[in-house]
Amino acid sequence: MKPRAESTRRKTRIQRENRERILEAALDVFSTYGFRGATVDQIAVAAGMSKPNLLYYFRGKEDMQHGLLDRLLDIWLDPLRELDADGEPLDEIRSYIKRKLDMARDYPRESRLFASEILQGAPRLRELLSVQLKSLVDEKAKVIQNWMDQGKLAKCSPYHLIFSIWSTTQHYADFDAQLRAVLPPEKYVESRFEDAEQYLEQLFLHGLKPSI
Amino acid sequence: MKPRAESTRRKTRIQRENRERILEAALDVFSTYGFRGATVDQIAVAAGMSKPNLLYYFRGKEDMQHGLLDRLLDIWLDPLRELDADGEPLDEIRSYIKRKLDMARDYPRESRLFASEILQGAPRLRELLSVQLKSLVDEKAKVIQNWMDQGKLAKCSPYHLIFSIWSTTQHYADFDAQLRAVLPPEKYVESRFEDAEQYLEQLFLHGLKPSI
DNA sequence: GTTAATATTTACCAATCGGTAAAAAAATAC
DNA sequence: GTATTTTTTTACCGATTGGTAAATATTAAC
Repeated sequence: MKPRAESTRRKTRIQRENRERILEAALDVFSTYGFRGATVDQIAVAAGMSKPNLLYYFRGKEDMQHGLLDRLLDIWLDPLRELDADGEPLDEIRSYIKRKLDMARDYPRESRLFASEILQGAPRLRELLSVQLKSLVDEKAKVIQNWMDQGKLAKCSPYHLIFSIWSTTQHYADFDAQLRAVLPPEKYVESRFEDAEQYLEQLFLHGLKPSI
Repeated sequence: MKPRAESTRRKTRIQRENRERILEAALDVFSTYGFRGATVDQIAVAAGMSKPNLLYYFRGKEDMQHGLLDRLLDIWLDPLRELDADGEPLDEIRSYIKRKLDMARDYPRESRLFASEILQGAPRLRELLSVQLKSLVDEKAKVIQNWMDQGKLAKCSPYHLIFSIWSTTQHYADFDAQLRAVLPPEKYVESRFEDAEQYLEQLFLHGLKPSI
């Protein structure tokens, strides 16, 4: 009998292991080719499994992506959740940037999976975004707005501030191929994330105007 | 006889018109589904043409993307080319940001096409990037480094500075679906680009530290 | 207006796509 | 060790994929 994601029956060891292997492989394939570009055969090969065997664990392509996105959105939003209203504003921003940069370094496939989804108009993610993501961002935007009202942060749009942190940090995962093509090779290999951290700290704290 | 991209024979009016229609349709489809996710039939329909008829003008999917990327890279690099070594540094940075933001607003499909390509590891773009793009960035990075050496700009990595301009501006095209999900609807519809421009000017000039 | 070149349609094709049925094999319960 | 359940394999399927051959229709040259 087929095991199902929504089944309440307890999962066997093999089921847990194989579902994990499959999601790992799916993350690899989806993040590089996008949902439509990925094939079930490809994922099966990457998971070291025959296609029918894979389809014994997941009902289809859609089911795999759903399993992936579900599991990932939470991890993905954690760095923003940690933004602490009671912390020192500039420190909080700085450490948020650091956490996002660490994510880009440690979870580049996850970053690219989300980017690929959103790039294609987020058809399978739209609801999650406009509920979970939006409510979290709304909440944190208020926190940031309060900081600005208290004069502890320069006044600007909290939403666009958050966007700029997302874009600058995720860039290092999503556009990695471009960095590799453009950066001096030794910088790319040895220090792109340290350099990024240092640069972004400068940018977000002081901007580019020389202090003199 | 089949007309070919590399043919030296002069193109007829119909050839010029139809190749244009096809590239326009291909831009639409490739930018939303990525190269692998796009189908020739889909492009043909979007171009209002039968598939064999389309394949009379382009030898295949690859040929279409090559035609697109070739034509687009130039346009895409123009804003950076205009960065003037003899201009006022902060003004030059500001107007470069403005040009990139205008591109994101006016050419979102082009932005997404490049993003999709790079996200997938830039297999069909790598050479162009590591030659054309790299040499242009190297040149402009030197210009920016000079400005910093002259004390006209805060000292930081010119490369990462350029990356941060790319990421923050292109974000408004590439992650549009996310903006739509997160921003208050009226802000999204009415003023996201104006708000972005104002915010980015603040960020890149002064950062987030309150001036007081 | 005839002719030669160009453009479009019709009818295909082999390969790959996502997915299934059912038998065989392996693991587990007792 | 046997019976039962779970897992894997083998052999498929219809639909869609990228692409072609050849006949037909249209356009342009003269």
